[in-house]
Amino acid sequence: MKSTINDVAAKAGVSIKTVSRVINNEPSVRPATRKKVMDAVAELHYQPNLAARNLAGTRSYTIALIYDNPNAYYVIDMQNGILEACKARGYELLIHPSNSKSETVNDELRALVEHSKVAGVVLTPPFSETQSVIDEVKKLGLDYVRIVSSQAAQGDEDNCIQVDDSEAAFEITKHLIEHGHRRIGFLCGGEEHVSTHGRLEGYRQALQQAGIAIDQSLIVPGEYAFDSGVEGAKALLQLDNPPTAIFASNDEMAAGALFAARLMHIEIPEQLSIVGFEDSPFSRQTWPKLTTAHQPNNEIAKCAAALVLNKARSKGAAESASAAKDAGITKKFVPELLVRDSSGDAPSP
Amino acid sequence: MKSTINDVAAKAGVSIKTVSRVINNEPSVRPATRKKVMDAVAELHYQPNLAARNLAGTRSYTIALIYDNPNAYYVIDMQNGILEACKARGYELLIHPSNSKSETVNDELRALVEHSKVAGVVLTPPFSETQSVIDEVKKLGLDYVRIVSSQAAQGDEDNCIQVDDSEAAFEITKHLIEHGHRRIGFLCGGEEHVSTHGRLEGYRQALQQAGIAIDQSLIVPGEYAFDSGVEGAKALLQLDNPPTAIFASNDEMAAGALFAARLMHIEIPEQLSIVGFEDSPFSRQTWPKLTTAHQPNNEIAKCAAALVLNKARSKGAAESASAAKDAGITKKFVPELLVRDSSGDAPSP
DNA sequence: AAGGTAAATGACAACGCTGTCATATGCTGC
DNA sequence: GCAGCATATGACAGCGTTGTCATTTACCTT
Repeated sequence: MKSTINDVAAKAGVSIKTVSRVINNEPSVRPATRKKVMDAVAELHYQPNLAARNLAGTRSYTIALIYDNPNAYYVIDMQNGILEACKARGYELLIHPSNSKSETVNDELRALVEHSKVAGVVLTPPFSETQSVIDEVKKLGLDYVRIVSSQAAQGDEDNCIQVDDSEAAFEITKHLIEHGHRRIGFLCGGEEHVSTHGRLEGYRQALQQAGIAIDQSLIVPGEYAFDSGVEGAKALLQLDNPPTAIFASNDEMAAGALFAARLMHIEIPEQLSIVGFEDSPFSRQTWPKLTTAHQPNNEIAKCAAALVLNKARSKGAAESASAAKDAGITKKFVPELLVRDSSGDAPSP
Repeated sequence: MKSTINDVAAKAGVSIKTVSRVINNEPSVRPATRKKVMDAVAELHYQPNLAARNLAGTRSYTIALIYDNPNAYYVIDMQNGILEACKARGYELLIHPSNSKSETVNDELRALVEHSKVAGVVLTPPFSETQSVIDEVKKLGLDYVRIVSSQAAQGDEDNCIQVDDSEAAFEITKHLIEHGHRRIGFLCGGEEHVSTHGRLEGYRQALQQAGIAIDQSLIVPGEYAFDSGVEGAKALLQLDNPPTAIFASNDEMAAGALFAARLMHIEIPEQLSIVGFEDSPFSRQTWPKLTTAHQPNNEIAKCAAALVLNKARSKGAAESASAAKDAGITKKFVPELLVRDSSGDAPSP
């Protein structure tokens, strides 16, 4: 059942090299020949052997996904998207969880490349926004795609899939303002994440546009984690003049805020509105369900992988114009506001 | 920097075949020779090339993880555990998400094996408990390890990492009974999961032991999903004689029950106790925090991977007694009761 | 000390594919 | 109809390892 390139060549009546040309989309094959080969491939259900390809070729058929583990939902969605893209193109995915806090990421990267030839990498935050990591990737001559907050893409747009956090955060904040909120607290995510800065920026702009002064005491630090959401919300709610709404940098922190409110016997959304960001499945499983911004992680990752794969591929044979080849790949995503039950009108004073 | 087996052979002053023997732990190498080679390996930071190994050898250095996507936390924890085990032994992991509902799993398995030589598979529920999948894996001659609920391991203990759901569920139920609960509702997970049957069994036994009659109307179906938890809990709470406690088959359903209780203005745990199962990070982020049973998914998966790797490895060279080689691999896990805030004394009537 | 056996080592082909370079084939224009 | 050129195709080596089998070495035995 398992057929090799030899079988295909025999069946099509050509040399194995010609078969190789066809399956790699190389030029200089007559249409008639190409068809013969493709028919044989189809008939035999031929699939090239990855190990052999990786061993023989200069290009490789493996890309890597480098991720920290900020949030299981995020990672799984991304991974599944990338996996789909890989499968569609016959590539293999090397999964590399790493720790953004440790200093060894660069070494790990180098090891990865030396150990198994790797065609490209998909970098997720915070690695995608860490200059030393980006530099190392470039130095290693790897094709790469960074999944980043728009702010971090400047000058490197070709290698980025952007998420416009500012824009989305602007809409979220506007939503709150339109519901009469004037004092809106903001729970920051981890400092190292550009996304949280983008979200803060959108928050600021929305306030400014509405003519509301920025109150620094309403902006509290956090870590994109539940506990920091609890702490941050507590701090905000204990203020002399507490906010009537809290914008958390992600759903997990928003859930933390919900928890804090509950602790303090504050009704949501009657007394306080809380909004998150990401639309993780999680956000539908809290009480009340979270108003948030939908971030299509699966789709984002699929595009990132497709882009990396295109880069890697075009390095090989001469290819059609690179402008055309990226058709269907969205390079900038704007998470969309999703109004659920955790936000409502500001309480009347 | 990237050294090959040739470099090592040259440096050690032996043939490449001898180097191969050393790195594969084959017998018939004199200790002195072995040491020379190992020194050279260390000095050159030699790492065997996976593609070449997979291509040349009969054995392969790749294992696969087959999973459905029941729950992101579950998958990620498992995956990370397996990844650790693989890295430690220089194996590669092929990730294969699949859909247990579709009929194509077996075809996908076959394709996987034909396409890339695969040494073994780790099967997670529900695949690990689906007879047709197990049969196919056996037919393909793959080494495999099934992560299963103890009940599903009968006769195949050697290839199973067991989770004793009954035992854990027994403890959970006992905990509730000790707090005075007599009417305890049970939310089943998906029918195709043996784990939920195991949990139900433990629940039954605990009731029996306490001399409490089983009331079938207190056992309601579900899907291991949030929404089914909401529905199931609603149904239970609308009973003429509603339970004072609900045991949900997993944390996500327990969160659903929490949601339903909230909808119906029922206070947790004062009026109703709710317990889950799994101890996903999720269970610490609800209000109140869930009483549950801790299931060490990462550890379970690590053991599963280690076991598969041992099997695959021992197929090659003659190895030390198989009894000894599995040292350190736990083959049966009993999730431990974790009392948090969602359970308490039964309300006095 | 010679012969015999088992253990240790090495030479070489093979895995399935791609890269290089040589060769064959089909076209062009005259 | 034929040189001349571009295009299409194929022969062959080699990627880095393992498997097979032949050979060498060390160690008993008598």
